[in-house]
Amino acid sequence: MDRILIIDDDVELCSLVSEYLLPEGFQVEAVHQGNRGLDRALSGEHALVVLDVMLPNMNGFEVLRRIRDKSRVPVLLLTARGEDVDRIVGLEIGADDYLPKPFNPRELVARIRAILRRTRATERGSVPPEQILHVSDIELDPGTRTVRQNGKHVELTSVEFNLLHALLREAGRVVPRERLVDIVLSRKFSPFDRSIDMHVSKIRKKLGDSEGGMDHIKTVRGVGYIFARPQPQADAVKSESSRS
Amino acid sequence: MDRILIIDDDVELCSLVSEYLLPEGFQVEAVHQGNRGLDRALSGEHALVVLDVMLPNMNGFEVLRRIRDKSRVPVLLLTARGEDVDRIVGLEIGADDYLPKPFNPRELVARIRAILRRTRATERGSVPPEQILHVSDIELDPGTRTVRQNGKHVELTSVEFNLLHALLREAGRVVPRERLVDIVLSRKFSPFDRSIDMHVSKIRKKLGDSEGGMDHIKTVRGVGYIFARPQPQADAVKSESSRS
DNA sequence: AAGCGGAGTAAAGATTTGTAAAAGCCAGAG
DNA sequence: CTCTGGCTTTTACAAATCTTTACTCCGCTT
Repeated sequence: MDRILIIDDDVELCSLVSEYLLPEGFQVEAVHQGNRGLDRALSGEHALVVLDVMLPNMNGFEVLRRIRDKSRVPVLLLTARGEDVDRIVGLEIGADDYLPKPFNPRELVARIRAILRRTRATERGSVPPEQILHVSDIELDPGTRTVRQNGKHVELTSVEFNLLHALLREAGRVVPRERLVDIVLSRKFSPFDRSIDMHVSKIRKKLGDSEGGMDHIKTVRGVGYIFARPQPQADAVKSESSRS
Repeated sequence: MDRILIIDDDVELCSLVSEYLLPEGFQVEAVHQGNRGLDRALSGEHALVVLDVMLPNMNGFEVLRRIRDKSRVPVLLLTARGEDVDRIVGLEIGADDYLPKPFNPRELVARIRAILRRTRATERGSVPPEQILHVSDIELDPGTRTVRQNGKHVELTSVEFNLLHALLREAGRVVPRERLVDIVLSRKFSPFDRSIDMHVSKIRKKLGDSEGGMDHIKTVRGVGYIFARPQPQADAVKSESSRS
């Protein structure tokens, strides 16, 4: 049910942990690189992240800090050094718990459960569940990360989904490229970054034209993109007279 | 968490308001000049703007109008005169609420919270504002960035659309070139900039003449352009039944 | 009526966007 | 460790769109 993300360069350790977690009813995704892990952690697809502080690419603390810039997903830190310093630093940047290596996999499972229990409790009240978005003939469900068009499933990649989600959340308004790059790709926009354009192109191809024979996603030259939101369109044309 | 921008020349009042807002968990930025305030308001850094209508430099209404040309950031208007006129004018230009001076700071906080709650709600996917504009035989829908003439789709480019939008929003009033360049092209007007003329030309070609055999968009020599509004008539102008 | 500066617009020139294809990345499978 | 397949990013060039140029024409002033 719950998806767990493991960010650790030790491939074997990842499989080991997976073996313990799978029978416990978790789905597991392993990533062995810091930056890649950051992306995945921000995807919102996971109930919890297990993060090693010693990573080849980007320091684990740095990853955690960046995760916390954007997300409150629970994070359990793993570290080889059993020093309290790490513990304190980690918890201060916003980790939810800490486990020194080497550890007993059972303990990891126990701690994961504990964190989930804890965060579940607080989340229930404060954070409303993300709602399904319906716009035009498109239906996007953040909970299952699926998209349907006229009820028919449309297969999107992770970035495509995030991009469509970002546009849909603001359907009917122009979303600047800069913001799309920030939200979808978690990085700063640089003037020759054509990635978003590329993904828009892909999405357009997958969604095809809307009813009116025009693209769902329109380009606003020099600014960004907009997902066309057809007006609720009550038939009466209330022009300019009645006023309160 | 939320950043609030206060635009008011009364420095003391600004500190007072800050004192009330800070403990409530808002960040506060105060600016005491209209044009400077406009800049800041357009920065996109604030969750809400508190704007005094009586400002030394630029009239508060003017500031609001200019903010609305480019942004939908929530604005709460402050005014010394408790007249309803102000209220109506203010809300019509697009203020989200209004508070007459002198006011109780607690009430200000309450209203700010109310506005934020309201705008948050709509941001979460329900219904966005931005209305379809109907003028003469033209219909412009900002939500889909489409234009129809007598119900028939007219294909416009990005800039053409923005330009028509700007003219339509102020249909019946002359819009100076300078402002068009600012709103539509997001840059300062320089005396030999003929871009707007060019785009007007294109739009005219695409829209053709209106019923009366004259251009929808008229030139006001030495000033700018105006989108001709048929008549401040109360009733619908949908059918072209004889009307002298 | 002639002159002047603003406005219309075709066409050339400059930018921005669409998109196919190549290159890069990375987790998972031999 | 290498190979593989799915994704993402970059590259490259064509197409679309915007700006500037360069007239021509028009309206107002003298």
